[in-house]
Amino acid sequence: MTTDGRLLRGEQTRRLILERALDIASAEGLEGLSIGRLAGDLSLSKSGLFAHFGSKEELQLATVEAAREAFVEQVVKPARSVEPGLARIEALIGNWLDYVERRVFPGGCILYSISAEYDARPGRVRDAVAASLDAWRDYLRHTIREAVSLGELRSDTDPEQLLFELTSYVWQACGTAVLYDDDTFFGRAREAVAVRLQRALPRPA
Amino acid sequence: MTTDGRLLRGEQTRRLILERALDIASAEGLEGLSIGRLAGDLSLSKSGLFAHFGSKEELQLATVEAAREAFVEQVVKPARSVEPGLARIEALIGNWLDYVERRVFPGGCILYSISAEYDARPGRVRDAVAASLDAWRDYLRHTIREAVSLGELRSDTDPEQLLFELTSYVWQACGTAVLYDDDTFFGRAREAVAVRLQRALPRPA
DNA sequence: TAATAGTACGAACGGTCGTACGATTTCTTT
DNA sequence: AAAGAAATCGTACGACCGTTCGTACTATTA
Repeated sequence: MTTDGRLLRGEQTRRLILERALDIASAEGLEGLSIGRLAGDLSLSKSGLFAHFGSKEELQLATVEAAREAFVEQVVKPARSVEPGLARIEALIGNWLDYVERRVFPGGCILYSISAEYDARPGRVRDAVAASLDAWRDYLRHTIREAVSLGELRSDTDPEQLLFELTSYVWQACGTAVLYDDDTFFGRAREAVAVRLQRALPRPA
Repeated sequence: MTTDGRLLRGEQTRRLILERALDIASAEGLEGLSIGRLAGDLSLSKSGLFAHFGSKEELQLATVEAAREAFVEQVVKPARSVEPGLARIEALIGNWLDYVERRVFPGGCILYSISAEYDARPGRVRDAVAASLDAWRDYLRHTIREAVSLGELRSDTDPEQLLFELTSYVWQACGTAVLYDDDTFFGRAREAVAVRLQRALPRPA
């Protein structure tokens, strides 16, 4: 930041870089994200771009962080205005599905792509991905617990199990919708989520 | 094949190569599978190994095919002896989860890893992955239809939706179990599968 | 205006990638 | 045992990888 509050030029460039990095990473993975290619896409010099991060790994970590921020922006924040409990669960899952279907990033859900890429490769990148997903799962789990406390979900609900099943539907939609280029899977996921939540209601219809 | 029925030497080598390729691809992806590295692991010359496939893409396609064969061997074949219908559905899904949990390949389910890697990259590899998964989904869908025909599942069952939900649980287990190195997710998946099938029974308990 | 810090550049490094080709070894068949 | 086919090797290639370094330009600060 400058003294009068504007962004430094470098910070603007950095944002541009990460914006493009997210597009590439969502489709080609963090490994396909090469510095030369990224620089070429943005008409920057390789070395100039490199200087912003200092290493490939730092660029990857910055990309993961940017992906987390985008996810919060698109999925979590819009649900803040929804009252806690069941309604918020529905909003969060709904936003998540919308965000993937809207193709904010060409490869769908970045965290899905990256987590599958790094799940079996120990290191700082994998740790960062796992931490991001963990935070998201924590928040969902907490929201489920709230709904139980509020009496909006059955008191014998297993939050961890419900969390697993709800995220399953979205995860599967992420994978198949992109692979088959077929958006009907989002409908399948929405249906499954609705039925599953219906079944967790205190007074079954 | 030789005249006396033995395998040609080259064919044996090819199998050895693909065996190792599956290990690497499951953990590092098809892109991380480099010819030099693969040759080094097997104490072969790069050019000698290369000659078996003629191009990197052909090696990748052969690896996808090998993954498909391994999947059929581990998951589909053992369920052939189970009578068609509900029991076979349970066997297929159960075998699938077992096969991933047993860590036949270090990175879990190869088709999961590879499909996430290539879902947004058009080309022959993606097509091959999609075709393999499609065949598997077709078989599962067909088995579900059989169970409905046999009266083992409710007649108003939507096979496509049931298929989506069952595969969701396994898919999610594949992802999270490896990422967090936590096998309890397989239990979550088994529980979800059991409950979902229970709910599809003609006479709900 | 002079000094300073922030940015970006071009050129070059050692390495690895996929690929090509001819020589050579090893197996299979006659 | 000889001939032929099959398999493997060594070497080389151009392209790209991540990284380093010295330099130039451009803002901000003093």
